[in-house]
Amino acid sequence: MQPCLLLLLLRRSTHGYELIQSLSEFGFIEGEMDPGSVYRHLRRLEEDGLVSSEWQIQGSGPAKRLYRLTQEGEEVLAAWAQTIAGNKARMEKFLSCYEELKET
Amino acid sequence: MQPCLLLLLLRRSTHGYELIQSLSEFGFIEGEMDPGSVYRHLRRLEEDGLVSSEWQIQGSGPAKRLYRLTQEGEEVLAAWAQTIAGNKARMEKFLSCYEELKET
DNA sequence: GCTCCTATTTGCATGATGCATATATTATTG
DNA sequence: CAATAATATATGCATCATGCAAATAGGAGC
Repeated sequence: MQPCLLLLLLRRSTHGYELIQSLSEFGFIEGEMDPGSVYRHLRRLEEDGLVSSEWQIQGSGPAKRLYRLTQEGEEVLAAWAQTIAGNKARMEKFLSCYEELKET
Repeated sequence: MQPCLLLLLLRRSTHGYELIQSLSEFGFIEGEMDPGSVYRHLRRLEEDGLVSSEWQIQGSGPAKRLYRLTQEGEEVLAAWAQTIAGNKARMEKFLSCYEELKET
């Protein structure tokens, strides 16, 4: 979930509500996202210095908290990409092992 | 973790201690496994009827609890394979999206 | 006897996630 | 204009997987 938010913010800076919709559209995660979880993650990411935020008063609707990715956030996202590539490889191993056993 | 245990038990029936070692060898999961977690999962799988167990007194060393996969366990493992294939696809999507953004 | 390996179990803490709910502002619809 | 829906953020509580630590117990080798 954290890497998904960082990736979407690498794409472009935006606010939490739009991130919730983007997460569903992009299909990185199955199903619809829980708003509470997303906002909590964003606050946590800001605590850790991976994103920064500022209030955006202008525009329609309620005030939005606009998030953007920091330099540190980009580095952490790169590390996440490595981790995810590893997980993907492990899943492939799992699936090939399962298929092999199923044949016999 | 649960699907990994079911897969290893599809391969052959065995006991918890050997499963811990197999999990590290097979590389389904990074690093070494925590015994407490493995045994707790096995008890949980038995509660859910996905595996069955019996004490194996014979042989050297302390008594072993021999686990084997049930019919229901095989079905649940098949469902896990579907889920994992879906997760793998989502990770591929994530990585390709990340690489694309990194180029520009 | 002492230590190590095998084998299982339990307690406690943390971190991600899900569901529900509270809140305030704007847009829409009857 | 009043009621409702959509936008936008936040908090509380529960559950589940995981990790660290420690306890127990039998057998093997020095």
